[in-house]
Amino acid sequence: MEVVGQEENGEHVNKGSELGKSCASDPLIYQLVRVEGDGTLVPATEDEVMQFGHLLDDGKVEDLPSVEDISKVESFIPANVLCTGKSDLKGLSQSENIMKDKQKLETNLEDANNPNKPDKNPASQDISAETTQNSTVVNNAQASETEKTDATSTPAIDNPPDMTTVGSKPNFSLLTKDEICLDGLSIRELQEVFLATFGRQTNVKDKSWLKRRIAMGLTKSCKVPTSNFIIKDKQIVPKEGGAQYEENLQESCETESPQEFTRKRVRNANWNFENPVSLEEDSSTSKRMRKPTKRYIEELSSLDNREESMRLASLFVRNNHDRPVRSRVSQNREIGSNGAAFRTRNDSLGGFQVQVPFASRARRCRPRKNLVAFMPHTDSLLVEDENIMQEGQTEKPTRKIRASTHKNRQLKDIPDKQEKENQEETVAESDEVPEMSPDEAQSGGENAHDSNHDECESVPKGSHVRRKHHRAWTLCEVLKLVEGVARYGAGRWSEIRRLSFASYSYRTSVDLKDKWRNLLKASMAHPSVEREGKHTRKPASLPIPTSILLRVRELAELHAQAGSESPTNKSTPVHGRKVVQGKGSGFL
DNA sequence: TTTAGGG
DNA sequence: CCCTAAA
Repeated sequence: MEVVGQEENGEHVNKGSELGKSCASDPLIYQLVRVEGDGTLVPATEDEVMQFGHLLDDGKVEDLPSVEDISKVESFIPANVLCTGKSDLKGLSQSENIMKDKQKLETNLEDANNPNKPDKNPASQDISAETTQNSTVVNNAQASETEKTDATSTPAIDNPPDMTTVGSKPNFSLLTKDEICLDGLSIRELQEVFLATFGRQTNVKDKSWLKRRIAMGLTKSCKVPTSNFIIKDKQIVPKEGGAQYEENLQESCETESPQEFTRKRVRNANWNFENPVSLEEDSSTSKRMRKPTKRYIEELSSLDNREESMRLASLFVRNNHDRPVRSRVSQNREIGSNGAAFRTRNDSLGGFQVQVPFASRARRCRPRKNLVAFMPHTDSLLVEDENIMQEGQTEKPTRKIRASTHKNRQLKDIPDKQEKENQEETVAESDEVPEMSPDEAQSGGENAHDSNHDECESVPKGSHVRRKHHRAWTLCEVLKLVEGVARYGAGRWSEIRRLSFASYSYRTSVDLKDKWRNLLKASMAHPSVEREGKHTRKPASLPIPTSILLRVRELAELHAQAGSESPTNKSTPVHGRKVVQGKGSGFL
């Protein structure tokens, strides 16, 4: 699922797509929908609404380059409440900042909303309200900033945000006239009118765009010609050239088949991520900026530190000296589908304003294995996918894809502070291990005893998402491992894991096997392993008591014997354990 | 899915 | 720890 996508990719959610020809209806009603592969429009789920609703408020949608595009892409229209043309209203967000001086319009919008509200889940309304507030704050704070940022994040941008355009104070007197004719106005004047109309500045210099936007804002209609009209009493009135007016009107509201519309809509939606490049030109002929290639995104994602990726991304951005790069990366709070808040950031990926999970670029833990699973079927926009996919919602390993290996290798070595904390924690925990009674360690150890140990490692139970990067083995765990081997036999790792490590969810059978291998190695290499009484400690990281190593060795020998005589008898090792224990060290 | 083993 | 082959 994506914010914007290619039609071929199956289902995508296009923000602000409307149903059918609502273009012709007034007041404007829009709905967030998902575009299925066959071109049909399906109402967005609440999750999607929540995830994408804020995008509709982005100031950047104001700066779209093409008048023609706008006429068909209603999401760019300032009338900002999105409802369904049918009866299933979805609570969606509005950009109040645009509307703050247009209370009348707001009233209309409420009217449009109310009739349908009751049949909707109240929760969605709450969330929608929250989203609205949230985005409103953001927008108010960033309205002008966003615009400038957008304008500067494209290399080919032609109009740096010089403040010579308009003042920041809206001049509402511009709108108080009975008749407003935009045709004779200069760009600057149009920008002032724009400011008065929408309450925010623009540096767009496309006259027709400005005129149309203003007209749409003032008339609450998308039936706006490009020129030769005046605005009288909030209505479009054709000037002398009535014919052309009709013509323009026809052009802008021409009806299309849903499929055709969808195609255009999807295509046009790409502008959302781009900028009003070359507004002066005819927008239909202006070239778009190239989307980042798969390779490019991959490389970006591989950068270990965020600054690095930001710096790289900024290479694609015309640097406006005084503007810190940081301004392009802002954190937002999002409401996830599970109700939990997760962080995202607005990141300019090669000039594209995309939202990615806050930690997705610089993964602190092992990278998601199926990261590239998105790639085969999409040649673009997979970054948005990352945004949608809650971490670990799908954790099916796709190990076959070899390409991911290198990336994983690169990413997985990122130092993890939290992990280090965990290590310290576990080391501290290991100090209390010796207090453990033998009985606890041997018998009760399976379930009950360890339940308190269980989550002391600060790994949330529910999310096995955060896969371990490195977790030091505690003495307790080692003991359990040795116990498990003694009881069930070396090699029966899954069984040991199941029975002795039930509470250590993060230890897999492979981990046990690896650890046992290491223990074995250590025990064999240990110089004073013969002297069991001696507790000469290896200066190594986590000193394993000699006694344990001794026992490991004995178990190994025993296992070798048992392996030769009766490899399949799993009850035999028990007697071996007793032998070992009897022989053994005083550590238990 | 588990185990064994290389890296 | 990760990855993979083999069972």
